Amino acid sequence: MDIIKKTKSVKKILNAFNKTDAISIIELVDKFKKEMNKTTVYRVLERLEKSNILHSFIDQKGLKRYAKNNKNTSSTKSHPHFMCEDCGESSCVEIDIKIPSTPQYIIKNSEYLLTGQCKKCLA
Amino acid sequence: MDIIKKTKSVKKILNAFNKTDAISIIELVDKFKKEMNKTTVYRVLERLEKSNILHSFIDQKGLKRYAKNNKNTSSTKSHPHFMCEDCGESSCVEIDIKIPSTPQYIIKNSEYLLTGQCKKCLA
DNA sequence: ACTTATAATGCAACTCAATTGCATTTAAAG
DNA sequence: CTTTAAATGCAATTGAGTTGCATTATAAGT
Repeated sequence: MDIIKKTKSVKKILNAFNKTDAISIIELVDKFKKEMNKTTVYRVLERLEKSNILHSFIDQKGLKRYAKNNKNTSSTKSHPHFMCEDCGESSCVEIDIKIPSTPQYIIKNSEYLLTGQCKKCLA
Repeated sequence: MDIIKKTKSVKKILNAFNKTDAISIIELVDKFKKEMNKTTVYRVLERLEKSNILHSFIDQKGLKRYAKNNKNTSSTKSHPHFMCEDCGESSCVEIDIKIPSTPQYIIKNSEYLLTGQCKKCLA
């Protein structure tokens, strides 16, 4: 599924994920506003998700965020996402969450969103 | 904290929650488009949340949803929200979720979003 | 029941994230 | 190189949610 051309935009965006864990699209759009069009940011992220390099989720403010897939753990496996209320930084929490089984539903997907304070902001 | 006037709008909106569990704002705006302004829907819901009658969360599509608070279980307690991919209906799952504790963060709030198929859509 | 203060509503305009269409450019295969 | 399909830029658009302000309705006080 690696249907991606390694363009400058792709490289720059991928590089941003080396520093930070889960980044919202608007942060990326702002970060690269002098280097590429916002539509490009949206479309590069879409392709990186399709290629299983990134995964996405909607945060508590309704903004779409992307994060790198962990090669070890299967990317489809559900893990929580944390966001610090103070500094706004977001990250994947590497804990496997067992999806609760109920007779009422068949659960195919789950998102677990946590908010609070991160270590940095508590110090 | 019951700072609410029982207007027609409030009664109608509250009534909608007797049939369905978790409803998105746009559903309500659409449902009542002939009876009240969309701004009213937004503001009534805000007030009902402040009065601890409803609670809200952002669903997987980034849309804000409201649901009634359960009088028995404390409303602040975290519980998952389920949405059926087929019929779009959404509901509160009355299971207590224990928030995972990590040394990295202090978690103050959590949202657990589940998607899949509901009983109706499987039959 | 009537008056009054304040909460609630309607309406129009606006913000902001995200999407779309189309012309142009660029990467990479041959 | 040349080719062509993928990627990009730009402008316009969509859609959820918000805001300001004038008007209306609720509920408390008389």
